[in-house]
Amino acid sequence: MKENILGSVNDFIRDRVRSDLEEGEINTVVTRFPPEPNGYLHIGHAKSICLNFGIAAEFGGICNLRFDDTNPVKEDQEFIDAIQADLQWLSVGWDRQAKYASDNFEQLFAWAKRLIEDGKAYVDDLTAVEIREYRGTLTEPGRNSPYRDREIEENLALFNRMRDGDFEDGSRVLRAKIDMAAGNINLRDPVLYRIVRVPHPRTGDSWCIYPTYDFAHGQTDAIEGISHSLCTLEFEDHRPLYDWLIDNLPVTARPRQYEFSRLNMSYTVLSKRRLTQLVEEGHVSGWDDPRMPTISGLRRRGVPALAVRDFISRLSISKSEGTVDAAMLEHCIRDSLNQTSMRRMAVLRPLKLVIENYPEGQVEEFQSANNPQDESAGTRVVPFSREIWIERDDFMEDAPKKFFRLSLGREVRLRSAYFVTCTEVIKDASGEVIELRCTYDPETRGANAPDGRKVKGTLHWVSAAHAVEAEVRLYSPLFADENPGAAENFISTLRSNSLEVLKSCKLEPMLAEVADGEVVQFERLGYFCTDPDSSSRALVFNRTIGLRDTFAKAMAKR
RNA sequence: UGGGGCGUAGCCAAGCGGUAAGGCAACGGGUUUUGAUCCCGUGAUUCGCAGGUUCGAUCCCUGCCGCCCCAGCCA
Repeated sequence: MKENILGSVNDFIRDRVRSDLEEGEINTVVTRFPPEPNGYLHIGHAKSICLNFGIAAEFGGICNLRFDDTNPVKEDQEFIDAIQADLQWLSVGWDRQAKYASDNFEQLFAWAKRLIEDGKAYVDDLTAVEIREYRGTLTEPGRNSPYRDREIEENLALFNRMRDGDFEDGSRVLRAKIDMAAGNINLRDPVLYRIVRVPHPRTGDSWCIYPTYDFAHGQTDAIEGISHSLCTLEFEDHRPLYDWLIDNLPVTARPRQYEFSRLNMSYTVLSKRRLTQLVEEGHVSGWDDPRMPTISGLRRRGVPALAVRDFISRLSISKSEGTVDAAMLEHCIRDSLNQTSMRRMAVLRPLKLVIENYPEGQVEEFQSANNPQDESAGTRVVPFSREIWIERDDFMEDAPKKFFRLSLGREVRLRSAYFVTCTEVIKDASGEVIELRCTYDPETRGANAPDGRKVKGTLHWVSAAHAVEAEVRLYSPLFADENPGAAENFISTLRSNSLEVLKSCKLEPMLAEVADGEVVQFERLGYFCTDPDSSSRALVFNRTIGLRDTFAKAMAKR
């Protein structure tokens, strides 16, 4: 793990920040994380969050959380609340009050009028369709709107009446007067204000006109004294407009925009549009479904915030677009959990094992390490008795030599308990194995043979008489495609079995009392945490991630 | 055919004219009361391609090729 838990140590943006500081271009670093509250945060946002908060922390500056709430038709208080909860959970040092673009609606309105007064903006009566037609195409220049040369006084009067609600939604817009022939389409008289009669989560009904992103963003940056306005590559084309507005308005700060590539990850989608579709069409249980790449989904699944930050820190900021292997995130999750998780035993697909030479009714208590990685974690007591549950996968008839687990006549270690040898396999009428009979070697108490003989396999187990039952939910990737976003219809690449629910799993007694938010390791299986659906009467565990399984991988290769 | 970007191992990348870091993945081997963890080892005569400048180029220049973004009153 790198020293810097918020982001990479070096990249072209930090280089720039450093030189701006050294050359006196700026005195203080001020960044911002500017989500639009129209969805939940996902792992891609974490990249931007760690970048912005990380840079502020590294250079002794500050970073604002600012909601880009300029389009009430898509935005909602639910998202504002969720975003703040996620940001808090991520623990990136956000400790200030959230800011809102809407805090500045009055100032923005005044600046729009200033543009009109300077002859740099005008009210256009063209319809949306006409505006598009007049805009031209990628290869042909646009044409000036017939309303482009209105008198300043008329523009001012019209714009005031727009605000006063004298006109229908969509009937008029305010546009910047730049250049309809510009190669950059963003400069072909971009719309600055539109009429939308939709109540705003913050300002309610006080406005019926709202500034566009282009008009609000840079100016809000200036108001907040942002020194480095960091955004993703698709805004590169907007930078000339960002600069034009800053240059043509009496702002007191000179923010600069820098663009970096957004995060893409294999086997998932990271666009708000697609994630929203998954939620709205019910393909997942909600934004916090543990299969979702959302921050709330990862959290519910048991992924530590530290693992998310570590993942981002290994990414590195650049301008080339690529897709990060999901295995990178998985590695960070395992790495983080391996160091901190308590070890426990749980049997997911139980098979009864009866130890014939073990006294009926006898119970022994074994001490088992809580975490072999960390001796200070201590030990816990695990009850053992004549009848235990083992994993069905840990028994195989006609097992090949490479199979180190149980088979008729073979001896294995029961973790922390004894060596047992399988003496009989009991099947039902259909031939399915329903029970194993074994003998144990009393000399191997503590799971070590005094004669020094070795066994290749160590099995986890749960005493049948002491087992706690639980439901366990296993998650695997939502998509079958490595790049579902590239599919014609990404919904069609959804896997049908990304959630597997196992009932009646057998857990060691300690697992009845796992704290909310704690992630434990079920030995040999993976990391698990309780789901919010869980209660003391009906335990429900989520598998955060499985342990690496080179044996399964080798088997799959055959 | 307009404008803006990007091209270094399977993936993410460092490199800023002096002779190719690191991480993930993969593959070997060792340790192991988790087939986990941990440890050790294995990769680019080459940086999209072709020219040019230079004693010397992944880094500079030119020309190609490939990929991404832009024609919302979304952000």
